[in-house]
Amino acid sequence: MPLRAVKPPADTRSRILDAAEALFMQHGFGSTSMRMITAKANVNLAAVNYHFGSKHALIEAVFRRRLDPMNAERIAALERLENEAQGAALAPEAIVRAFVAPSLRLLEDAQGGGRNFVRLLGRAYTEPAREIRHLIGALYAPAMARYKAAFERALAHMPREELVWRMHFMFGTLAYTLAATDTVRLIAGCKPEDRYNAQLLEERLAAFLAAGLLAPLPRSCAIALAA
Amino acid sequence: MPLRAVKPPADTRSRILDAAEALFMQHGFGSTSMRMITAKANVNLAAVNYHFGSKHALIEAVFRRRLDPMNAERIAALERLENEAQGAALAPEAIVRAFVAPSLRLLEDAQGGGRNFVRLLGRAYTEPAREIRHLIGALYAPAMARYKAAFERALAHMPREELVWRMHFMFGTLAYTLAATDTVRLIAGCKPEDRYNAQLLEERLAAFLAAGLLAPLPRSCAIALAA
DNA sequence: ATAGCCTTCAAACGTTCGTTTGAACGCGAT
DNA sequence: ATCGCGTTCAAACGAACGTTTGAAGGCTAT
Repeated sequence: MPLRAVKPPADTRSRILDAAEALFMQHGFGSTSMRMITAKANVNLAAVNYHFGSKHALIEAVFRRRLDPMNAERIAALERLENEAQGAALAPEAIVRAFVAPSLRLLEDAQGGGRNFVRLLGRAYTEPAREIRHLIGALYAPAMARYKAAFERALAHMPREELVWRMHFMFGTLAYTLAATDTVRLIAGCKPEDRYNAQLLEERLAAFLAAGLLAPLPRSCAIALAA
Repeated sequence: MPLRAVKPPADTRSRILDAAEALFMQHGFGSTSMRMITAKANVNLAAVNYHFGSKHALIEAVFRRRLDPMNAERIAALERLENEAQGAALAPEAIVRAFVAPSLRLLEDAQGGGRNFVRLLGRAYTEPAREIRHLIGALYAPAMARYKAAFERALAHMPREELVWRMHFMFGTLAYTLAATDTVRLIAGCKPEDRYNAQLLEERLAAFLAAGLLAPLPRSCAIALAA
């Protein structure tokens, strides 16, 4: 038996973050206690308050650790697209792919906890606790502004209000897909080995969302425009 | 001062259900205490356990009260469509409308608590607690089976697996739209008076979802078919 | 060695949780 | 009138909650 394990024990902070991430995903924020977290992380009960200050601050840290890099990736992917296009309009589907890909890639990382996080994130969009929703909103804001501008340019003909709704629908589809990937069984029939296949999922999501974004304007909207 | 108020006080059971519905929506299940519920309902603390047995049974009752009628409406609407069509294939958009309309109608009922419920429902799809997800799944099962069959007939050319995913996306969009109607402000720009307009929302959702359902098959899916 | 600082620890803090209890109440049937 | 039954009530139960405390370790720099 080696003195050092193959995977050396991470420091207390990281172990707490990993344990919290997994437990928050499994039980939700309110139903996950400090004692559950510290037990799973194999640290003392007081460690959370020592390193993070409070339970709420821990929740915030769990999100920040992964969400900031993820949104940076999103912005970088969008800028890459815009540079390649050299001023030409982007295809809506390409923008969709740039947005969804970073989160889908995390879905494949089951061992490192990425999947836990991304499913947790999907649920956080509809969190009851106001502070958490505001936190998510704030962390998303920079990427959101960039993508909104990109869609406005790519879909220049579309009324702004309609575009806002369609982006809303798009985020909903993504959030739900991330959060509830095991509920697909409700309607049954998905091959288990494909359930977390990011490439396949990106194809499917991009096809669905791009078509939805480009759908003909609904009647009442056309009426409103004529008035 | 009349002896009986204009709106007579409902019986204890209903008062508890109404209060619980509103509080669950506002704070989530885990963070809503029996004392909060009984205080809002103006009943004794022990009343919940007397009338429902436990907190969990109360949660179940909150869902059953509205979900059973709602899904009955959905099935009735679908049968009406099928009778009118007299054996001809249904338009996918018509099926979508039949499914989403009952929940959107509840969204307009702010005073009666329908809006509370439907937003709560949207969140319940991704509930952490396994028992609640299973309950929702069980309550939805009959309607789900009918609509799955209807889509399979309306989209006969589509591979079953692709259809399952697209239905999944569709439920996600609806759930998110119901649960997070105030998050639209993240991307800003929606007229407040239209936010809960069921007719407008149905037009928008139907256009978006029907287009998504009918989207061209993604590449990898076509490849899989060829193999 | 020892002083200083960051970290960990067991124990306890006061509060709130879901649930239970047994007495009191209201009221139609006997 | 009184019995029985469904309901409401104040009070209390033990357990679990997030957080705090003060002492004990473990380390580097002096």
